[in-house]
Amino acid sequence: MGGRNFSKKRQLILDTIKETDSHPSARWVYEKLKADFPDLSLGTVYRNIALFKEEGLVISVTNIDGEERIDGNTHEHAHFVCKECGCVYDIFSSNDDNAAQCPLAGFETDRTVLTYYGRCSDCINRE
Amino acid sequence: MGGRNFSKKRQLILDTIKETDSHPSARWVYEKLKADFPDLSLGTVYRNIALFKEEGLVISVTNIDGEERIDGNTHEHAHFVCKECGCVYDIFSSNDDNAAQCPLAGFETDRTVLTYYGRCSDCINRE
DNA sequence: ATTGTTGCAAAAATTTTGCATTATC
DNA sequence: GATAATGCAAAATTTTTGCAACAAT
Repeated sequence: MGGRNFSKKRQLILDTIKETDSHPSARWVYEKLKADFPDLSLGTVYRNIALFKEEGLVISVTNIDGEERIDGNTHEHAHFVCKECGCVYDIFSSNDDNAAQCPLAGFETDRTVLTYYGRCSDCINRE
Repeated sequence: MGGRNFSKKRQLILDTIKETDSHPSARWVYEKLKADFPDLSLGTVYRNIALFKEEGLVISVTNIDGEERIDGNTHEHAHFVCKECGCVYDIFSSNDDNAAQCPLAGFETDRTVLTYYGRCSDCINRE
């Protein structure tokens, strides 16, 4: 019956996503692995990321310049997206008020996404 | 010098966005106007939405199935996105705690985005 | 008249998919 | 050996852009 094979490529893709805090795009993961595994296909990266999202191993964080960016850290936490350099920062706050439920009556909240947009300190200090 | 002509088409596009609470995609705006203005071009809708975003007349809310969804209501408020039907709901909370600043030191926050993902009451009651 | 805006269609760019091949169990 | 995963390339989407025609001031 419908089992699932956890291939080496799949494991590599997941590891790469889990090990970085860069909130990568599919292409970023592909480029990174392509260096060591030249026979990797971009389609495979997309297919696996879709799978990981379904299984909750990975979450979608934001979309920057048309590219979806994902996060291997699925603990609920906020993000800061720099409009200038496109970097995405994690924000782990002590009080997890971002885990709040949607206040609309009769709605089921699966996930709460709190994202700040602005300029990061690196970009501010660069000028 | 670089003035700007506020054409009829531009006004129509902006009005359409401001008048709906459906958090439309560019294509939605295009389809809606196309009925009455058959010589409207999708490129024009995209160009004007890009302009409106720059000028702060419109904000980007989320990305659903690869399509950017925008909001003509630029007052800071939260949203609920239904994973099942793709509807986007506005949430105007009494305490505007979502207008909080990013807690990272030395970062400039322009905008705070709070979005809940889950199933809306319509989809829950439908089954 | 000058400058900005649009329509159209082509081009970019991201993401998905079909199918033969390969890997995993 | 049966089933699942991959590579490759083509296809489907969304979004952007070049340019001649058009509209606004």
